[in-house]
Amino acid sequence: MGLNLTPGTAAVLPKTGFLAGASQDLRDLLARVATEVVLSGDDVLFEQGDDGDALYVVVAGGIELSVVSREGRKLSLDVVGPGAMFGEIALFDPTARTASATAVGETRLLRVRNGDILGELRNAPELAIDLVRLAGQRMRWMGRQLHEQVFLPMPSRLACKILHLTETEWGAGDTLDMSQSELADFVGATREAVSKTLSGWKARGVIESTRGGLHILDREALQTLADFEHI
Amino acid sequence: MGLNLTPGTAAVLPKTGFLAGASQDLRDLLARVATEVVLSGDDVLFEQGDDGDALYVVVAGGIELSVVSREGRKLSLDVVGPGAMFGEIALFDPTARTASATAVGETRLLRVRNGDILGELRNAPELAIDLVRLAGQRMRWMGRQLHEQVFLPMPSRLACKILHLTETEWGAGDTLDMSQSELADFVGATREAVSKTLSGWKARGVIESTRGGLHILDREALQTLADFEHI
DNA sequence: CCGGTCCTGTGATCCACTTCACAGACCGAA
DNA sequence: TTCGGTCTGTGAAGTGGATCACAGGACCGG
Repeated sequence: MGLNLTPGTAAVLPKTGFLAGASQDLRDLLARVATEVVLSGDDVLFEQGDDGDALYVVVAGGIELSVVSREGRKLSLDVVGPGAMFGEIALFDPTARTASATAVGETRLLRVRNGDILGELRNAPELAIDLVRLAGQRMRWMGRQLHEQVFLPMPSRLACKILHLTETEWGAGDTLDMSQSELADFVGATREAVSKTLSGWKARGVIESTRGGLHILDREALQTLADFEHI
Repeated sequence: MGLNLTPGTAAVLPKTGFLAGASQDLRDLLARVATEVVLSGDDVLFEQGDDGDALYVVVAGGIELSVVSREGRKLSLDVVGPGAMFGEIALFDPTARTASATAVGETRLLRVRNGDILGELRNAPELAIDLVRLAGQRMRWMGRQLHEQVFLPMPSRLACKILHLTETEWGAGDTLDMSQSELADFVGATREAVSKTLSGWKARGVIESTRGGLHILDREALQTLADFEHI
């Protein structure tokens, strides 16, 4: 758990992800009151159920957000990269965190505490609008997750996730470095099921795969697999 | 589609649901800029995908929120009663609505337009905090939905929904007036599956059922069914 | 080079739930 | 009262995906 805090470091704020759309006021505020957090791979930042009183911005590296069931099953929701902000629910509703956050590789974050933002907010209502817009986006995104999980069959969900995870601006283009077990956690299925569907796609020339990763050959095809597959 | 608009009606704001926790400022604002909307049963207020630029507060009656798949399958999310606020995502992120809203019986709503709130917000940052807290609650709630749908087997989801739908302050105590088909939409399962599990519970004396409704006999038992059922 | 350990591929079986099919039961309207 | 329509109950068959079981690579440290 290599936690390491240093005073605010304004210059490093990335200009991608959510922050790209944030107002300069918000960027300034974050830079001013934030402290830095450094994690190395698989470090746990917080866990579902913890009391949270801070929000985070990714500066470098990545954070995986996931939820777990009482029996220990895990569903990965997303992995976010530089510029992303997360944990902002806790800001205004500081009860148990709704997801766990773990580092993916060497990661640097900015941490902004509850009280610091709340104080600024009273003077700068523009900030509030920014934050609520973010909340809206997050909600929209959660709705999409729900929709996928409920309505789409496993293979379509798999295609969706592969596309999503390779579409990030910080991501590695058409290759995805992730074992089939990890993918299974994202899709809400077993490793075996993922393996079998990937085999099929490999045979059809849609993807090719190596140990611990895969490469997209035909993005179009994946797209239609994500949409239909049934019918 | 009996839409009927009249000028603001401050006195009628209910003191239940979300509004119970809202600041007086927010209540005042809502009362001041709202217009009234009256719907009768099964009227559609808006549909998933519509462009939305207003938020609503239920004054009397009820609104069912639901999402539909491309093939027409429907998943009901919730039915909200007096005091509830919904549609607030669109306020700050006025793109396509993420759910459909239809009236359950004779219903009266207050409608608050996008611009009206945004204007007030700049003078009253407390309002923003209220709204973001609401967004947090909504997000938490959506997380729970996702959790249920992904991790719980059908019978547990059914028990959860029955409990939830009878636990509202405006609800009818231990009876639920809803056909098995409607229940199935809430649970994300078929009518037949719901019928069969309900039969089992009826045999064990947990509930009793009539045409178009059911009555809870043993709430405790339902509670444990909602938690476990598997293991 | 060899023995762990983590990955991948694939069959066999099992199970929850769906789909299909049909028979009553109830309910309002003609 | 009888006749459609909507609701409920239940059985038979089909199916997507989980579970179980193993075998063969890939990579790593010693």
